[in-house]
Parts: sequence; C-alpha cells; structure tokens
Amino acid sequence: MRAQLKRLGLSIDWSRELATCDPAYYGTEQAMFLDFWAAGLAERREALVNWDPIDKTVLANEQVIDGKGWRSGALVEQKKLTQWFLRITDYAEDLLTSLDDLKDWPDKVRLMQKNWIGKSSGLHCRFDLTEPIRGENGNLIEGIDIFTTRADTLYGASFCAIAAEHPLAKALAKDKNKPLDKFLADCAALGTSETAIEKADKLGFDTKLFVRHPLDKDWHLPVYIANFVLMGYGTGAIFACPAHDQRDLDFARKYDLPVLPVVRPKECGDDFTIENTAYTSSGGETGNSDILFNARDLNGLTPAKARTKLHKWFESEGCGHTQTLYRLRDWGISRQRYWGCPIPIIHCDECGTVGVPREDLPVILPDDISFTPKDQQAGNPLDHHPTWKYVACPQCGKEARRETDTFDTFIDSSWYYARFASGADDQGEQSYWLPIDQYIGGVEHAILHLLYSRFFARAMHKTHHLDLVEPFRGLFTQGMVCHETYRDSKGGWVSPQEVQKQDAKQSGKMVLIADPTQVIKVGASEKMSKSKRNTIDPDDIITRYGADTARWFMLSDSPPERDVQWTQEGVEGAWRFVQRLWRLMKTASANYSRPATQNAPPQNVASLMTYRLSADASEQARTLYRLAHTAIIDITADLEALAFNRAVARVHSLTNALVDFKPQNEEDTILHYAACLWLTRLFAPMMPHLAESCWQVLGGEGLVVEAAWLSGDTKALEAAEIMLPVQINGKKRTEICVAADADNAIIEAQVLQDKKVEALLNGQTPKKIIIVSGRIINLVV
RNA sequence: GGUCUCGUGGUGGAAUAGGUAGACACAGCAGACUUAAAAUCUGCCGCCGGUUUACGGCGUGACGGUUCGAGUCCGUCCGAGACCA
Repeated sequence: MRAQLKRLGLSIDWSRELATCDPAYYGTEQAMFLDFWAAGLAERREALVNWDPIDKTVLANEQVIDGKGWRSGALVEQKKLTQWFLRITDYAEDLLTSLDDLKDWPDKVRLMQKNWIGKSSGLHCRFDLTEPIRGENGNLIEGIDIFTTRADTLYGASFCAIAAEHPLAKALAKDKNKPLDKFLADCAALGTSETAIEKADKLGFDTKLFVRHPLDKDWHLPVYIANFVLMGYGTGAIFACPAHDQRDLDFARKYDLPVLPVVRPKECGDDFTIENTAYTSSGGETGNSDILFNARDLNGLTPAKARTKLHKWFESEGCGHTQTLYRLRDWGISRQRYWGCPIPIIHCDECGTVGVPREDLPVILPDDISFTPKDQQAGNPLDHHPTWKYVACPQCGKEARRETDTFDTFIDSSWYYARFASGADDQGEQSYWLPIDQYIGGVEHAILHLLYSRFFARAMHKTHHLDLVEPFRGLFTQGMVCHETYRDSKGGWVSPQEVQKQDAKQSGKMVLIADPTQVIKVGASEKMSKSKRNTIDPDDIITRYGADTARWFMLSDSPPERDVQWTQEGVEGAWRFVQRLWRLMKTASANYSRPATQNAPPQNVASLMTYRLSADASEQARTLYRLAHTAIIDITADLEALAFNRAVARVHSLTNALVDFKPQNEEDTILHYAACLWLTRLFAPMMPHLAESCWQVLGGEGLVVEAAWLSGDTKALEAAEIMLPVQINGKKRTEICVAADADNAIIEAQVLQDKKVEALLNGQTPKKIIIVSGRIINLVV
C-alpha cells in the first residue's frame, strides 16, 4: 500500500506515518483514557449487549443477522454485561448545535449527524396504576412514567406498553409465571438493534394490570409488555395511540384494542377513520393543516397548540414536565477481541477498579496468544492467556487481574489526526496544522468515525490534550472506484484481467481470453471487492500506463463526490491524451528554437509565464490568448472547488486549440510556446510527472511545481464585439453581433434592423423586448 | 412509513446568478495515411421530418404551474439512492 501510494506520486509527508498498533501510539491512547476516566468522561456500568453464546463475544448490532451471530449462527441473546462507556451523551447538545458552524461540511452529513443525535422534545408524565404492586426489591410501584412527543394524541390513548426490562415487568416476573418467562426470553433473543426490533412481529403480553388516564382518572387503560418498546430510550414505557403511530396500530390490530383517531386533516369531516395506516403527519412543529377532534376540550386546536396547552397543564398540575431527549447513546467501547488497545485497568478484590499507573504504560498486548485453543474455548484470547492478566494491584500490592477487554478500534481513529498534526516530537505543531482544513473520506463514515472524532476532540480538550473542539473544518466525501462485474457460464466471478471484448465485427461481446467461445455475462458496476473479483491492481496500471495516466483517468470524468467507473477504454483514453500532450510540447519546443524565430526578442521562461499579447497580434493569436486566459481563470476556480473533472475538460480544450494552432509569424510562435508553458503549469497538479518532463523539454527553470501559479489576464477576455442569442417568444432563433459597450437602445435598434430577425418577425411588431446585458435578447410578439 | 438527495444522448458527465441544453471525454460510424495492423489525422454523432442543403418540429423521468424565458423555481406523481423509523 505504501509503495503504491508513493508510485502514484501523492504528496504525503511520510515522516509522520504512524500505526495505531504501535505501543507508542496506543500508550498515549491509554493515558488519555485514564484522563477521561478521571474527568468523568469514561465509566464502567452494566448494559444490555448482543451476546453470542458460542463465540462468547459481544457483537455489534450490525453483526447480528436475523437474530443470529454472523459467524457462529448462534441465537444471539441480550445479556447484561459490565462494560466501559465514553459519555458522548454529555456532549449531545454541543455536538448538535456546533453542526451549524461546520459550513464547509456537506449538508447531507450534517443532517445525518443531526438525525443520529436525534434531539426530541416531549412530555414526561405518569399513568397511575389502579392498584400499586410490589417491585422486585419490595418497593412499591405506583405508576408508569412515560415520555411522548405526541401529547396531543393523549385522548387517543388505547393502552400502555412497557419494555421487557422495565421494573414493572420484572416485578411480575418474580412470581413464577411460565407464559411470561417465555415471552421475556423471546424478547431477550431478539437482539438490541432497532432494525431487528422494527422488522420483528409486534408481540405483546397482557399484564392484566390497568392504569388511569392522566386526563381522566376514571378512564382505565390495559398495560402490555411489548417487544417493540426499548428500555434504553426514554422511560422504557409508552402510552400507545394506535391511530397516530404505525407500530401502535399494528399492535392494536393484533390484540384487538381500540383505535380512536383524534387528529384529522382540516378538510376531512369528523367521520375520519383509520384503517391499516396510522395518520402520523402532525409530529413536527408544523402540521397546521391538521386539527384535533374526538378530543374533548382540545377539539379544534392544531396539534402543535394542543401540545403546548397540555405541557402547560401538566406542569401547572405538577404531574409532568417538558423533557428533551436524545437518541444518541453512550459509546460502548469494550471489545472481547485481541486486536485492539488493552484497556489500562486492573481489577482488585480489595481496591476495586484501579487505573494502571502512568509509569507502567503502555500496557502491551502479549505476542504469544492462541486464537483457537485446543480446548475449543472460544472468546477473548487475552482472557485465556496463561499469565498476562495476573498482576499485583498497584494500590495494595495484592493479587489482581488486568481488564482483558480491549478498546473499540474506532477509538484509534478518533484522534490520529492530532498525532499526525503534532509530529513525532509531540510539541508545538498542533496549533499550526489544526483544525484540518480539508478532510476527505467516504460518506460511510458520516456518523461513526466523524461523530466519534468530534466527541473525542471535545474530550481531549477537556483533559488538556488539545486546544480545539472541532477537528475538521472542511469535509469532502469522495466516491468509490467501481468496476463492472463479470461471470462465466457457471455463474462464477471472473476478473477483468481474464476477459476481453471481441471486435464489434465478430460479436462485440465480452469473452474469456483463455477460451473466446465462452461468452461472459457483464454485470452492474460495483465497488471494487475481492469477493466479486472486479478489482484492478494499481501496480499493473502504473507499470503499463504510468502513474499520471491513472491519476488523470480517476479525475477526468466523474465529479469526485461520485463513484468512478473504472473502464479499460477510459484508461486508454487517458493514456492517449498523455501522448498527445507530449507530442504537442515537443513540437512547440522545436518550433520555438527554429532559426526562423531566432530574431525574436530574448525571452526567458520566467518572463513568458506573465507574457502579455501585443496590440497588433494576429487574429488567431488573439483568439488563442483569450482561450488560454479563460482556461487559467476557470481551472484555478475549478481546482479551488475540487471540480477536477471540469478542470480536466478545460485542459483538453486548451490542448486541442494548441494542437490545431499553426504559428504564422514570430509572435504566434512565442505565444504558442508561452501557452504550452501555461498549460504545463495548469495540469501539473494532476499529472506531476508528465508536467516535469514537459517543463524540461520546454526549457523551464527548476521544477514546474515550484513555479508560481498563473494569474488570468481578465482584460483579454473583454472583446470589442459580442454575439448575443436572439429569442422570439423564448425560443432561440438567431444571434446578432453587437458592440460590447452598446446600451439597450442601440441593441434594440440593431436587432430590429437585422435581416434575419425581420424575416422571422414576418411583419409583426414586438410587444416587448427584453435585453439581459451580455446574455440574451428576447422579443415577445 | 417519514426526511433528504438525485433522475440530462448509446456511456461518464458539462451548463456561474432563471438566460444559446448536451461543453469535454468514452464508445460508435465514415474517410485519409499504411502492403497490413496499431498509432495518428479529418469528418459525422440527442430524436423525428426534410430536396440530407438552407431549415423546421420535438427534447433534460411524467403531468401541471409561475415567468418574456425553466434542466434550474413551485405542486402532484413515478423511479433510484442515502439516512431515520
């Protein structure tokens, strides 16, 4: 990888290269973690996780497929484990509001983070049980606390639902109850991911308990335990309004519970009913086209107004309050894997959880571990290691055990930018380099890496490791490199190296090189991956065509935020263009040094970089000059905007003009030569190796990358006459040539005198003439 | 289901601020050069008419709207993708 990047000629400062598996790197990480812990940003607590009982490891939500471990196929359980967490939720509000300041981030990514943080404001209130019951610990449970963003639908309440982990559910479970135990076990087997819960059948268990409606104490609602209610969000309990929430509706239909709509569109009558789709349109701040009905004292209000009224009422009655909730969860960072940074903690029976003393850092991963122990014991290799985890407690000196979990590897990538920026000696450079001006990455990191890094910067700031809180000032999300996929007649994947396109005169089809009778099925272009064998080895391309061809091709067609389709034809096109440029430069250089121009005024290359055309230059010279300066101005702007594909198109255009240009006199020759120097400067950022060779052949001094960037001669772009398109009733019919400084009256007179226009008007007088200066003329008839 | 983004030739894509749609390239077709091929060069290349020339009609997912003028703005729908549920 390193060799390939070097061959491509990327400007990377390799002296700053780092590896996150280097103990020097993760040792700093361990020290920071201890600082976070001391500052209350890290904590150890029990949490529900996906547990694979065969591999004996925690699984991330995305590693649970259909309730089974992606690797072992075992039914995943929800298990309560003691885990380390970073308190990212402390910064939920800050991470959200600061998004507004990240002006050079794509809106898309900011929106994704906003949704992920998921701030919502709602009502916290209580539904009292008709008969209080004893909890697991003997305490009295008098009611169910709920959180809702839709207080306006309270009169449409049909039942209450609590999570399987809710204290009330546990209270019921303590009296042995077989159907309930089975139900709770099923819930535990479902996994913790939202998608799993969303896709699962809505299942409920009737507790036979009842609660009183807070707005009408005589109104009793049944209480269910439901698998779609999450203990981790809000209070772990909801009131259900099936008419206005799809999940509640699915549940109500299944268990035959009442569905009473209380919100309807203004234009519908009071006979508005709900079939199988909940009416959910009034959730936001807007929704003013809706109105409440079937809602007693709230009838006629808009949902937003009804919410305000109810929130006020609950607060004045002292039985509820407005609450802000975030969807964002704390970041669980414990992993039962060998590949990761050891968590620098020692567990002592006497002293509890003790940090590894600074002087003992880094805690280094052992080399002698076994991944598949003979006794078939799966799980964490660090835990099985015969000696590693046994240490003396740093406080009391008694026998103690190391924490055998390692950090989520996302931690490693959450602060590497700071390590790059501070260099090897750790001093002074941070404030020069940070924040990062332009960060580039795939959009797949929009939430995970980019949110973790933003949090980490804040945590590092709080613990005095960093003097800023936003690490990335500008963000650009680039596309992937894709390639067509190929399959043989048996359906097996075939690599691009093994196929070729037959001549159109034969079949034009893709066939196997080894056996041209075998036709290959061409599939969709997809992200390059080894499994689909649609990868191209950069080394092959560089060896065959050179690094610049590869660079040029990648920049040429697609805008960088989109995927690039890698095609053989495209690469060859880029390669032909490299040859074309090279031929042009050789010709220009030869022309310039021909005896015919020996009498030209002495020009060195440096002065030609700012060459300005003389007043009596030829027509074709003036045209070329204008074209070249348009290119300078446009390409400068394109590169600034990362619009490389547009810059490439303009380099093509200028090259075509230079190839076509046949110098007729001395100034023509000088200009042509100068324009070749300019062109070389312009494409140098994209094809640096070729540019240096061209620069050399043209007799440039030093390196072209070190030559000053060009400044466009804006005056050259001002022409004496301009062509204006003429529209009649908005359709382009012809164009006329007018003086650049002509005012509207002159243009109007001129356009009406124009023979073509006269013919097109066919005797009619325009009702109105619209002239947009420098742009267009429109005659309305 | 909700929110957001995007739909332009055979293909990748241009089109600043509502002002000449299709720049630039890939593929294709025809020709020149060549013993031949490759390379190179020249011409054509949105669709439909037309005396294949001058030109005319249609055309940016579909249908409407605003405007002198809409790929661009607004509405509805269809399709794709992302995120959320």
